Parts: sequence; C-alpha cells; structure tokens
Amino acid sequence: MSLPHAILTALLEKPSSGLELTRRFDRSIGYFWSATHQQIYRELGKLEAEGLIRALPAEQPVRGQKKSYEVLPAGRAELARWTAAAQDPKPHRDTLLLRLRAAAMVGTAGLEADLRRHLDLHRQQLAEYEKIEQRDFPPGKDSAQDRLQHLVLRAGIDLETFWTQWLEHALAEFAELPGRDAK
Amino acid sequence: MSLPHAILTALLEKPSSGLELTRRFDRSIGYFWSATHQQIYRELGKLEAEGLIRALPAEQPVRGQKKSYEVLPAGRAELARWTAAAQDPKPHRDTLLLRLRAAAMVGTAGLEADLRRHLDLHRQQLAEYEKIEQRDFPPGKDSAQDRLQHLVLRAGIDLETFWTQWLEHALAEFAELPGRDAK
DNA sequence: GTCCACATGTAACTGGTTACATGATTGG
DNA sequence: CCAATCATGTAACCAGTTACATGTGGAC
Repeated sequence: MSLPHAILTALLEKPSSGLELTRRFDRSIGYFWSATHQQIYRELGKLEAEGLIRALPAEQPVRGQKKSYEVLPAGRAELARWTAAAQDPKPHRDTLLLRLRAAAMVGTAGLEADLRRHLDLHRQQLAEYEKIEQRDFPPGKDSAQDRLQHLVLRAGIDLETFWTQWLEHALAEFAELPGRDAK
Repeated sequence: MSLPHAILTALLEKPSSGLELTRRFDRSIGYFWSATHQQIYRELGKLEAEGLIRALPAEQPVRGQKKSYEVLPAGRAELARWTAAAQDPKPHRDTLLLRLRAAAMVGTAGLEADLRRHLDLHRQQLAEYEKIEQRDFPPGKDSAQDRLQHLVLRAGIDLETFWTQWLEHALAEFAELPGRDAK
C-alpha cells in the first residue's frame, strides 16, 4: 500500500498530470519507488474518488487532454499518518543472489557475463546519483527538506557503491574458481 | 519467475517436503528470496506437473501425510538455463526511503521511532549473518560451492552493514534538524 | 477421547506487469 | 492530410498475500 503515498508525495512536491508523474517516476522518486503510467492513472482515479486529491483546472473530462492534480488537505493528512505509522521491513527478493546460489549447485557457466553487465549498470547508476548530488546539494543547501532529501540520495549512492564493490569481489572470486564450469 | 528456481535450488541442495522447504525459506534461502508455505505448495504442484521434480517415496496422495520431492534432470537443466540467462535488475521499492522523502513534505513527526526500530532489526539480522559466517565458513572451507555460497552471505552482511550505518547517520541528522516537526 | 503440533492444501484478494486502444496536437 | 508524439486510459494476466480448511499422529 505504498504507491498512493508515493504519488501523494510527488504531487505535494509539485502538482502534475499523469504523464508528468510518470516521467518523475522514471527519475527521482522512481529510484526507490518505480511505477508505470498504467499504475499511476489507475491510482490517480482512486485517490480522486477518495477525496485525497483533485483535478486542477476547469473540468476537462476529455481523453487525450492534459489533466493536472493537486493534493487536498485530507491527502496531506493521510500521507502524514502513513509516514509516521510503524511498518515492518518487506522481505528481500534478489534474483542475482539467488542465481549465485543456484550456480553453486548447477555451475557458473554463463553467469559471469551477466555479472559484468550488472556491474556496468550499477556503475552508471552510481555516476548518475553522484551527478545529481553535485547538482542539487551544494554545501550551502541544508534546510530540513534538503537534508532529508539528501539523506535519501545518500542511501542510493551507498547502495550502488555496495553493489559495484560486491560485484567486483564476486568477479574476482570467479576468476580463481577451480573448475570454471564446475558441476 | 524466480520462485520455481528458488525451489529447484533448495531441492538440489537437499530433497525435502513442502514444510521442510517452508522452514528453509524462513532462514537460508529466504534471506534473499522469501516465500510462504501457500506459495510453495502451489509451486511444487506446478513443477511436478511440468516434470521438473517428482515426489520421492511410494505414492502417497494422502492429505496430512508428508510428501518429499527431488529434482529431475529436466529440472536441473531448466535451473542451469535460467541461471545463465541475462536478466535485467528489477526496479527498487523501498518504503523507508519513500517515507523519508514524504517526511520532507509533511514533517518527520513519529518517523524517528520507527527508524530506531528498523536500526534494531538490521543490527539483529547482521549479528545473525555473522554467526552463520563463523559457523559455516571457517578458513578451511573453500571449494567452489563454499566460495559461491559465502559470496552470497557476504552480500547479506554488507547490505545489513550498509543499512545500520545509514540509519545511524539518518538518526544523527534527525537529532540536529531545526524544526523537529517542520511542516 | 481431546488437544495440539505437524502437514498439506483452497480461495479470494491485491498490486504490479504486459499488451493494447484511443484521442489530441504539432511539424512537415 | 499524414506521421509522430503527447496524453489518457482498458483489460488480461501473474505473483505474492491473507484467511481459511482439512487431515494425521502423538501426548496427556
């Protein structure tokens, strides 16, 4: 039950239309909560029906016509409630680790190439985050909002750093494995 | 499409019944691919129907009676195929980071307590992983299988280390935030 | 003989993904 | 006026979650 709250957050940051939201879910917010445009439109409909957001301009119930939304007080209240409520961490699901464990049983043939590819992807993501950090968080900016958003970005940077290091370590191990395609 | 492969891996490590698998998905495998017993029974049915696994002993189609499975050659082949196939990383979804970003808009009231709770949970998990590392991977054990499994555990340890550090950092930031319940 | 733990399942629901449909606007 | 792009949506499907159902076997 987090997508609606992700959308509320995005709309509080800036009132937007469905497509604008979709674009922002491809960067920024999407870095830790991804969503497709289909999900977003579906959810916008629900949120509007529940009275948490409303369409901005003079009614435009026309298909193909831009429709922007803003958060209503009830929406802000719901987001505050949800943010403060205790939540248990969701169980992990990581395919790459699973594949490594599978490789311990059926052999590592073919896996190495994909590890390299992932390493590359993580390096790119890391570079992107670091660019964002330099652009959006210069030394001066440290209001409460800035600090919190910076903290989130920091998590992204540290996570990507972890993955690149771990993948480098894994590839090094692969290199000195006895039977490269061991049963 | 990873649950069946998680089960195949677990069954290759050791033929098991549904409940035994469930227990192992609460530790070990479950640390990076969790599953409930309902999922597991459903999937065991499918895998058997597809001829990737088979029930072990003299047919026991009795409810409430233990039924163990083993992997068939076709199952092993499918697992090897899947392990080697290129796969794109799945989009991230992290509620805690989302809540922090929401807090930048609606205030941090109430969030701090839950961060502390999460910090505690991650510390416990880290301690558990480290215990497992000492127990299962003493200096001598370094066959190809051991190395691969150790690599997976290493990822778990490093991830929990990252989270504990990040949460400590986040809590420190909270402590010196100007308006503790800033709008 | 009753209770409880072990063991296997069914059913309904929710959230995310994939594929497709449709209208509006703009540049050539 | 045609293609490309912007923009909003529908529908079918799939995986994971939650709630519940049912049977066995041993302890008391």
